Amino acid sequence: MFSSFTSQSEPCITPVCPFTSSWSSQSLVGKLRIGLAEQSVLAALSQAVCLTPPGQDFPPAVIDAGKGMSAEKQKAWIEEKSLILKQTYCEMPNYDVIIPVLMKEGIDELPKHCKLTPGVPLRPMLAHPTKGVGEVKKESVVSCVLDSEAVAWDREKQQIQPFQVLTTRKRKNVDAADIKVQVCVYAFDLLYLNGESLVKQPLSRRRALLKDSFEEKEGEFLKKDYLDGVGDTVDLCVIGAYLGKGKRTGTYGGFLLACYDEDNEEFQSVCKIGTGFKDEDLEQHYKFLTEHILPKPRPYYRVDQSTEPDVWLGAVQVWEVKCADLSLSPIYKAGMGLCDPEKGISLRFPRFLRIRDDKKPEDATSGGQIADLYRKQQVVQNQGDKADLEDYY
DNA sequence: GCTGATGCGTC
DNA sequence: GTCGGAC
DNA sequence: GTCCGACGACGCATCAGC
Repeated sequence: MFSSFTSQSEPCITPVCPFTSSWSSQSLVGKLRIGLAEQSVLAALSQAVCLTPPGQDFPPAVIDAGKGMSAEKQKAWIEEKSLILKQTYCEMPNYDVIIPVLMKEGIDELPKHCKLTPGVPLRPMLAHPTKGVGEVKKESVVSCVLDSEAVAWDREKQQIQPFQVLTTRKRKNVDAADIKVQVCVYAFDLLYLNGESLVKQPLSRRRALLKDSFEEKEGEFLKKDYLDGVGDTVDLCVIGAYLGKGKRTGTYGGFLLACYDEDNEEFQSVCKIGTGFKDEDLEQHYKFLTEHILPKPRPYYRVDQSTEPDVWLGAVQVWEVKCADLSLSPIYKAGMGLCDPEKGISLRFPRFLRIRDDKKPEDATSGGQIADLYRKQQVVQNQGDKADLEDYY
């Protein structure tokens, strides 16, 4: 189906058989092996359909409908059509629906035939047709699509529970009887109402309609905002590295980090890290750390077998690392026993900031400090009031 | 029936 | 999820 | 600004091996 590839910026697809419209949409679904992902496929598809319009006899008389246009004109034209396809795909992410319409009606007609539809899951999230909104919707609402978020909810304490609690919910063969974690849904956007797509309306209007069409139950809550949560920053010691893949082959693709626990005089694993590096950083780290490879881990490294690195490294360098959150971990050893008898603590969304050459490995953040950070976030969660935290220290 | 490794999906 | 690189 | 592919923790589900 792909007649040829030119370059990344010049995608080229040609419909192979206009008689049967035999697009193998199956092969479009998965990511192709060669750096061609969803958005590029959509761009290529629209280019193909623009230049070689469907609905022609075979062989097609018009192969390059862009002939005669200036290069810029053609580019703008294809981009305009591409946008139609991409928008359509957002609302109806299903090639089995889109392709036939594309072949029969043409790209301009897509929005007319492939609309946002209640009950049709949007990608990449799995949306599920839902029962139970009936309780909060007003009578005027016959159909709707809500953008919302679920959080675990403690009914007794009237409190939001940590994200980690939410993830323990059973996913298959759920029986109403064994539901232990209650869920509270926050709706923050209304994308569709009573047969009408609202995606082109301004957010303010959608929010207003949302407020008019639904009523809140169980009060109002302040969701922890990831953005203003700013995130914690810690100083950790590199003790191991993993060989990189793909564009990281030939260097380290990730590293194992540890805190220093002064009580036990040991380095306790906290997390792996694989993002935040400039190419230059990666190069520098490889050069430097490769000098400190150990044949086996030092006896004072506490690391779970499941996170064993490809190469062990001497504890010689401290990195400043940022994270969004801390979690009780079944595999990492930081602050082991301080917050949970058999669990350590790990970092959520860790990323590299910079080398701390001013710090010695023993000056790395301690297990105790990691545990403090974990506890601090628990109280933030429950109070939602940062002023109270001043007294915490 | 249990355990650990792996897969897949969430963030 | 975060991030940097290429365009 | 968009797109892509490096990489993160950790939960349930599944399967191989005992």
